[in-house]
Amino acid sequence: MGVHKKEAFGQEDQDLAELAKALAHPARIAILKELAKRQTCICGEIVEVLPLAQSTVSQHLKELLQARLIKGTVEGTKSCYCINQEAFQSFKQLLDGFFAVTAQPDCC
Amino acid sequence: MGVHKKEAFGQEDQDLAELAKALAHPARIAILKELAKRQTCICGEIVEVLPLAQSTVSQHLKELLQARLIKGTVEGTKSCYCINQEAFQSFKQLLDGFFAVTAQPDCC
DNA sequence: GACTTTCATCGAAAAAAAACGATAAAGACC
DNA sequence: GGTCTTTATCGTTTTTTTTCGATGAAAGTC
Repeated sequence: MGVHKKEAFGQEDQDLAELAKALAHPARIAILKELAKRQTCICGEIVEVLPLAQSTVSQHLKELLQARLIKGTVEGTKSCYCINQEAFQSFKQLLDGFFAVTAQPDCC
Repeated sequence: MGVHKKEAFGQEDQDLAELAKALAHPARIAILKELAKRQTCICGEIVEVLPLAQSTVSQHLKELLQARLIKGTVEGTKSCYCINQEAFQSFKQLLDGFFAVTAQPDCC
């Protein structure tokens, strides 16, 4: 019945899942790498680099914004995005905690 | 039109996205943590712990298997799962590379 | 003011994900 | 052999994701 029961899980698990979901598409990985590559925070040049329509890229940017992994500012007719290092740090910490917990010896 | 163009991206980006997707649900995070907690690799005890039907848990386990993040063996009527540390290491390395690339100063 | 550029958003369509109950298969137990 | 337990899989429904074209809004250019 397609009901989503995500609320029934711990907040930390939900947060980590939410962030992981933001990375769960190669286009979004590629966008983040591209933003990192250019010092100047690029806007629609991303559209040129990716094999996707402008509206699709805009949609991916919106999702990254919602996950707080990027920040965006408007400059004239252009939009300027860049990585939110602060959020990346939190993400990395969550992941580090997760990897620490899961680092137990195999048993089968 | 709902066509998925994931193939158009680099293999590394696809791999990372695939692994991130495996973590993109709190139930799967919870399963991995639970597997790590118990030395003995638990099977259906996971069903007891999670607020989900048995068939749903089985489905999540299948996805984790497909992502190679867990391993499974059959023991009588029971199925025994545990974390695939090798795959976790690869995952961690991919992530480390990604975080290294994206660690550039904010610019907006 | 008219036109162009840049981007976000809307609407639609197709695909994938999430959930469950029901059923099936495979051992264990008597 | 018959029954119970355990888990995987099938079928279905609902929700979410992915994608695009079309439209709109906002700012720059002539």
